Amino acid sequence: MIKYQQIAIEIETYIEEHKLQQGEKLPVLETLMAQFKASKSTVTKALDLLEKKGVVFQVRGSGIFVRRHKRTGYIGLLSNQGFTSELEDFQLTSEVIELDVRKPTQEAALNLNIEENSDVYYVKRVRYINGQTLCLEESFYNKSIVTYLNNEIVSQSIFHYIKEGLGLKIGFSDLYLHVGKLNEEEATYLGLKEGDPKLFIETLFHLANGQPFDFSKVTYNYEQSQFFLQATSHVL
Amino acid sequence: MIKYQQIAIEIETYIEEHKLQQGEKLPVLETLMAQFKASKSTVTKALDLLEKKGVVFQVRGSGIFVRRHKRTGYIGLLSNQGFTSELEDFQLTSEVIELDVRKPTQEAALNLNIEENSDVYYVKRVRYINGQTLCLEESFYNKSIVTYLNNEIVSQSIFHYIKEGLGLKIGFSDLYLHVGKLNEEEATYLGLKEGDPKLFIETLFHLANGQPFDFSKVTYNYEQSQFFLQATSHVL
DNA sequence: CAGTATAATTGTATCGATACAATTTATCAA
DNA sequence: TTGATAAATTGTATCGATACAATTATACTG
Repeated sequence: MIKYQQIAIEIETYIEEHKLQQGEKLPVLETLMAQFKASKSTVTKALDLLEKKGVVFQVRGSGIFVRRHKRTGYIGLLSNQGFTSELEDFQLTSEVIELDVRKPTQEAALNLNIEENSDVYYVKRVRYINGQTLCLEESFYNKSIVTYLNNEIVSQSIFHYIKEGLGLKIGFSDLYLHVGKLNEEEATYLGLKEGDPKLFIETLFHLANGQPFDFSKVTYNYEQSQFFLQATSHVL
Repeated sequence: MIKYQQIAIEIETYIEEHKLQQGEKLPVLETLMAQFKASKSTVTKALDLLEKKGVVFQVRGSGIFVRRHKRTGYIGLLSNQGFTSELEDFQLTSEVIELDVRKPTQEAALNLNIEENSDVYYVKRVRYINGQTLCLEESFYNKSIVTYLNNEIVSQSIFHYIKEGLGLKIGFSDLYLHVGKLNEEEATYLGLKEGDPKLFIETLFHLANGQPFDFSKVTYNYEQSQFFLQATSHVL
């Protein structure tokens, strides 16, 4: 493990264990440098990482403080690692509706930046949280990257498999959110009524090298749709 | 202006002017160092900033590449600077419904971390985009921080005034998203029907020193609610 | 005691140097 | 031509040093 990541993890653990609340102060830089036997640059890098994650904020001349959002039961929108890792505290299960290799739709091909005659894994599943329907998901995986999927993998955590099983590094993703009304099919799968509200999110996931590998379209059950999100001003 | 921010701006401008597309390669670090007469650390810092903003991504051993999302007409969710700066390309106007100094609701007091008998500015307005209703907004500003507001400011950009007029530095914010159905009042203001879908976002804005100064509750017109969002994996 | 000037604290910006890891390109053998 | 191996390219991690800016604490003054 890289040093500054290790430091970040230890600081985060420290915050957890000491149950520090929003605004509480961490030891000053000098102390952290000594404690972790690292240079100022390295500790700063760890802190910048934690700041990006929304765990701390730094105030020049004052100190390093814990950043906490107050509410529980909200799903973080920015995890980018799939929901399974995000929702460890919840009971998350999946029912696989479809799983096959096929040709992509024009839309999927365009997003994945592949030819329409190349192969994709198509996955359709309903996901449940604490026994309630959470969402209906349709995903297209570029088969030349995600070379193999089966029912077992798909009914558990696809992203865990992609990272650990295939050894791929996930980079960034673009999310597009819409609000609308459920059509009949969606309503049926989610156990709601046609015309009920829906949150619809299309996501294009990329590897660390910039290749898009997964285009997914997810329709959320509005009753379970509580998301949170931490923003930071980038100045410019 | 600080050097690495200046470099970031210039790189971004370069990308704009040359209309670089997703995946196109920028000059290598060495070149940028020479071009901007800056050390490797400084250029790297500028690039990290742009990466955080979702403008580029870096691949070790390979290069620095432009990151672009494809779709237009979507509102960025993470700007954190208010919508006015975000939506420069659109015609954005506001109709002020209410503006006064009052005592906060229990909820607002809790979020702003103030006593219930202290003063807040209360602002209620409907915002229009290209002549259509975009959202209904209710905001509570901690009056001991945002010391003055008037109708003119509120009908334009409150955040611009806070930054430029009051000289305050905006730090981070927490967003909580819900999907639901419009009640009668909301429907009326937005020109929609009761029971129609809504996206409801509560945001708690903080200064750079961590003080919360604005708690706002916004109900979006689902017909205009197209948001996008760029995520990056923080590894840990 | 209030207000202000000064000093100490504490994070931020910048430089530059060294070593390293991932990727890409070049080389060469089969 | 293919495929492995070596070399070159290019970003990342880490150290450490200097100067600086914002905040907070202290001392001083009236």
